[in-house]
Amino acid sequence: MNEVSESIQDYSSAIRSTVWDALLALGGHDLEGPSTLNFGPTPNPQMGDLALPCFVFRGKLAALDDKARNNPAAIAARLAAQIQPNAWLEAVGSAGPYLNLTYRLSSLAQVVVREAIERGAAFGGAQVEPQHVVIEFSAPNTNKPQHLGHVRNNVLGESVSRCLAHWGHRVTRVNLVNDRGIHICKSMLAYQLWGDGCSPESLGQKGDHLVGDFYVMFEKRFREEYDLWQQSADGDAAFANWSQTPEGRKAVEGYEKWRATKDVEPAVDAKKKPGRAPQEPRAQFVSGYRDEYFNAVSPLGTQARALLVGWEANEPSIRALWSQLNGWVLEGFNQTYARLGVRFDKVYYESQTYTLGKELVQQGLERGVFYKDETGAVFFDTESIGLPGTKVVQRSDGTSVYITQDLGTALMRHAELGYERMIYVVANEQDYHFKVLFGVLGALEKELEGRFEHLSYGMVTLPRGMGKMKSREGTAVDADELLDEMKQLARKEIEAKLVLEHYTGIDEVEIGRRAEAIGQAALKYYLLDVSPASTMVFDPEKSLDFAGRTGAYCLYAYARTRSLLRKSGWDDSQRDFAALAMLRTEEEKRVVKELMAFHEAVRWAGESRDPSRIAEYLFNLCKSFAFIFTDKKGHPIISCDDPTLRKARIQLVEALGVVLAIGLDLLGIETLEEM
RNA sequence: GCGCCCGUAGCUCAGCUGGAUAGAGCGACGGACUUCUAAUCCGUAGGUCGCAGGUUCGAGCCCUGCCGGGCGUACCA
Repeated sequence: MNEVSESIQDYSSAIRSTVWDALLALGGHDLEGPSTLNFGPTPNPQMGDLALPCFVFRGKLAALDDKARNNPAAIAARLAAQIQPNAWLEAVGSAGPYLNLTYRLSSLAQVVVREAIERGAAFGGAQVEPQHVVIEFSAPNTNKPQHLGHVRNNVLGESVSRCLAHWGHRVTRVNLVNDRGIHICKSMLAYQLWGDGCSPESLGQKGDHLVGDFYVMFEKRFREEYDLWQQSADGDAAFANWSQTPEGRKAVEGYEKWRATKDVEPAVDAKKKPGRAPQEPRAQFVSGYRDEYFNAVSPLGTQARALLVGWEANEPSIRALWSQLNGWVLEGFNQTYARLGVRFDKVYYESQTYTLGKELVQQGLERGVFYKDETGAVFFDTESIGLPGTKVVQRSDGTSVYITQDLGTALMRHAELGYERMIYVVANEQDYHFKVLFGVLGALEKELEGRFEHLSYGMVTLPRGMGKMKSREGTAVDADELLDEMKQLARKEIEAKLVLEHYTGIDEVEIGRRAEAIGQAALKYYLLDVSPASTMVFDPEKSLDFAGRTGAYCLYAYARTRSLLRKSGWDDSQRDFAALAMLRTEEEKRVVKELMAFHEAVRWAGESRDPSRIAEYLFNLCKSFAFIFTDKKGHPIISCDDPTLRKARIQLVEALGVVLAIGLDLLGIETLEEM
């Protein structure tokens, strides 16, 4: 057989143009071009490998007679008759309105396996014109350790970075550490009041956890203080006051109205639900007044705010305390990042960037992008970007708000890094913020319009009945503890297998290394297997498994490929791509087709910034192979009698290993040679 | 009130620009280790895709309304 193509790309386009030629031969001159042909998979392998729905060609093929021209089934049949099997197509047929094509495995296997082995780690990559993409993720606050939600962010940001880089872009990862503000002052105050000079060393505790404990302590004491105040005469007075405000009046009336009607004639309009019961007015007041109490009344709040003022005024003792606690936290974060394999090219600190954007506001005012009202506050008219209302970009006292520094940071980064795209990996609760931010940036700098992107991901929630994850209340799933637990579970799994012959000679260090890798693989796969936009439920009891569609499953498949290659005594001198023409079973074909699909998986993951495409792909790839490595009778590999077929299968396994290694790396998962 | 997102099997999730009989894992049930690692494989059961209309040759996917849930809607971050 002649060499039909050099690459998977060539192979696919050869098929595409074969079909295109047939369409032209049947008079299809109005059609848009070969690249628009919408091939899809067939429902089952017996029908072929590629299907082309022919509805879209109705009335488009001039060479067909009147009866056939508008009949998709007739069109499919005529197309099938027009296309002859060739070096890359084994069979051409039609079923109803679909044209079905069957790859010739003997040629396809050679092209695909050769490309995977020869390109190695570069396989499936470099598909696009490179752009400089800056991606910001993690962005932690330094008042508490990271929890599961941060882990989703970290793992997602890291994986998207890897996917974009493999796809072909130049990626710069940045972090923006929120190391200043009232939240860190709360931890500082609690440490001052109740810390007794303790340190990570004296307590033998990671610094981020230590500081987080003081944050929780602050919130607890503050809550107690607030509850007491609510029960006091002052609290009653404030409530009475509030009840006279329009807001308070509304709350009281709403509640009274609900009380008056809730027991009366429920049957009259049974279909209409009574609606959710409004909160009792005092409860509404208690939850609504908390911030005002913190700012205006609370002794603890007053002290915390004094720390913030002192910090901004560069008060040496306050700065020293701040540096000390932040240093502890950052040290803790860095350990967690290192453990997760997350890295940044550049780390920004809000303590250094929070003043950015003020001069931008000034410029915007001069250019009429912003306007000032009589109180002195500076506004942006969000109607101009299709959002109702306005957005304050500078307070009436001249201080900046959250969005101000984001504006400044975006432009400063552009000057510094010169990105073509800027992606922010931030949870979807900030969707609105980013809409506004990008709108303002576009209005401010026309040339940057359209370069910004919010990779909005869903929250991680706990199962019904387990409440919400709140670090403030200490109910969050802690990142470090989670990693330890995963490792522990993996270790148990390994220890249960130590009796097997295969494990003789494995030492304690090696067990630990594997347990860590397997635990992390399970966690990362679990988080990345769902698309970023989805809110996901995390059940600590059941979520992290090593069986079925998991990270461990993929690691296991990879370890099997490595084991097969080791035991086969294979080396490069035995290389023989022509042998691949020997592959002929349905299962072998399935593996080859999956290998071929890697390009598309990388493209999808890159284009949509969605690593779940890779996770799904890897599972399908492993599954396509799992039957073969179990089927020792039907698919012997090392023990295959036919030497040429043996070579073919070993090389198929080799190619599989190459792709698995790349794919797992894209998810940030470290592979194991043995499991 | 308004805005955005979501509602698919008991549970957790896929379902690409609308295309053939809606998929996977877990869980349940039944099988497969003298033979390349059983963290595996093979099989069975399980769904009026929230409800009602509409567009289309064709709708889980698009449009409208309704129901249910989440998140926003700060001169907080």
